[in-house]
Amino acid sequence: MEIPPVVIDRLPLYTRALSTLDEEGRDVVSSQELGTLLGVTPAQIRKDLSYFGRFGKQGRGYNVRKLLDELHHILGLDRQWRMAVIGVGKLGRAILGYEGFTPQGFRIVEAFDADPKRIGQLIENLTIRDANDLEKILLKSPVDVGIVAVPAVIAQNVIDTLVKCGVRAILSYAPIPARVPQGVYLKRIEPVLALQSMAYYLKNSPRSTAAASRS
Amino acid sequence: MEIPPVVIDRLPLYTRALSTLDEEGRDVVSSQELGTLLGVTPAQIRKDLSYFGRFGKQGRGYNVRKLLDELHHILGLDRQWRMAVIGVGKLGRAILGYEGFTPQGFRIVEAFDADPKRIGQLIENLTIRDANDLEKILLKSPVDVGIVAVPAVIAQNVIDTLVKCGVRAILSYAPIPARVPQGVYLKRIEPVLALQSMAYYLKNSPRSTAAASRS
DNA sequence: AAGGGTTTGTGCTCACAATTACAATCCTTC
DNA sequence: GAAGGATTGTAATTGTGAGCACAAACCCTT
Repeated sequence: MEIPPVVIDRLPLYTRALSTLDEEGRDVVSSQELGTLLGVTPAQIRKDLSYFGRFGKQGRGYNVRKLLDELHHILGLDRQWRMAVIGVGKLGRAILGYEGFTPQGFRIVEAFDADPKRIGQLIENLTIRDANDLEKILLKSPVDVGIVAVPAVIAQNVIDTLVKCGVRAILSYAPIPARVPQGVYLKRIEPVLALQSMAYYLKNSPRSTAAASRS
Repeated sequence: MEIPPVVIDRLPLYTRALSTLDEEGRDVVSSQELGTLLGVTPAQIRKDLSYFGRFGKQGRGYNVRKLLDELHHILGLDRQWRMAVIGVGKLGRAILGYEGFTPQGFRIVEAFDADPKRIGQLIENLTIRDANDLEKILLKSPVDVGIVAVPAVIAQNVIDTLVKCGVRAILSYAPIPARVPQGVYLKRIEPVLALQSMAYYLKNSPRSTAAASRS
């Protein structure tokens, strides 16, 4: 059976809410409660989960810990993923310094840049490598995910190289509609696009008219 | 007529591609070409544009400059938008230093933080203000967009304050399912969620199996 | 000026995701 | 241990967006 990508995109949301509940010591949660917590309908949650199994108990709800473990397993969050950052300008450095990846099992193990002034520098316990050695180094020490934080003009090039090195998941901060072959997964982080689409609503909704707020 | 939010989300993509073409000196482009450039079907582009008018010429395509101007006007990109950044840790500083906002008409005019060590500092030509004065300052000098780069625990609080100050568009980097009232627009930037959903495919697609790559 | 080759705009169809609604199941209480 | 209240899992329905296909319109060439 083929699971809709939208469903996969929602699962991490569920795990996050469940983690919070778990830390608060909650044992059981209903789809109802989880739904209001996340701004999603209870039926949506139940249906999403039903793609993978039957995790709840009628009349009671879901065991927080058990469901969390299941989702971790389903998403592959019960292991470590190795990541490389390409480009350590302001953005790249912020990414290297972000503490939110490691607790979720995503660890940055390599960092690259093309600027000679940056190569060899030690940033956040990582020695910046020469971007020209990208291929060589990644073939020796493979990573699961590539994080692209280079200028737009060379982004496609970097992405192509990553793909050549067998990287199958790419998180791109570059403002280009990058193309990747089948079987390679690409997610883009595009704050400017987000702003631009919100501008439309700012412009067209006359200050306090009903309008859906979508994230 | 009500325009689907997905359509609005795609328009900025079109403007970006058109800008590139315009800089290259191109006069005319077909939906076909624009489509392959963006990884979108030509019919999709034509249909999206048809919500707003008839901008093309049969047998010829779209005048790049004219369509670009139209889209800029539709999206409200033909004016300046004022933004405030709340939280100037590593992430916030990277946002302040990002050069991609200004060329698109989005200008950061205020920056806030709660840390006394940061208040008063001059970063990227902006004096960091006390986050406790957020309300006071924003009421005097209103902004259109709030960029939230604070820790998760206080993010909802900050967002509530922004809303109270009349901010109707919020770009949140905080990893929480923030809630905003009707008429306020929220977009979230969530690299961790993106990674987590890609982990599913990494785990479940046996290295070079056909699989759609969605961004 | 006529014809051929393009490309737009759009009605229609199809596919898929969200919602509804309800039977089945479970827990708790009396 | 039976009854009542709650909640799940899912079949059926609804809603919506994407793709197809074609008539209308346009340009260019001869």
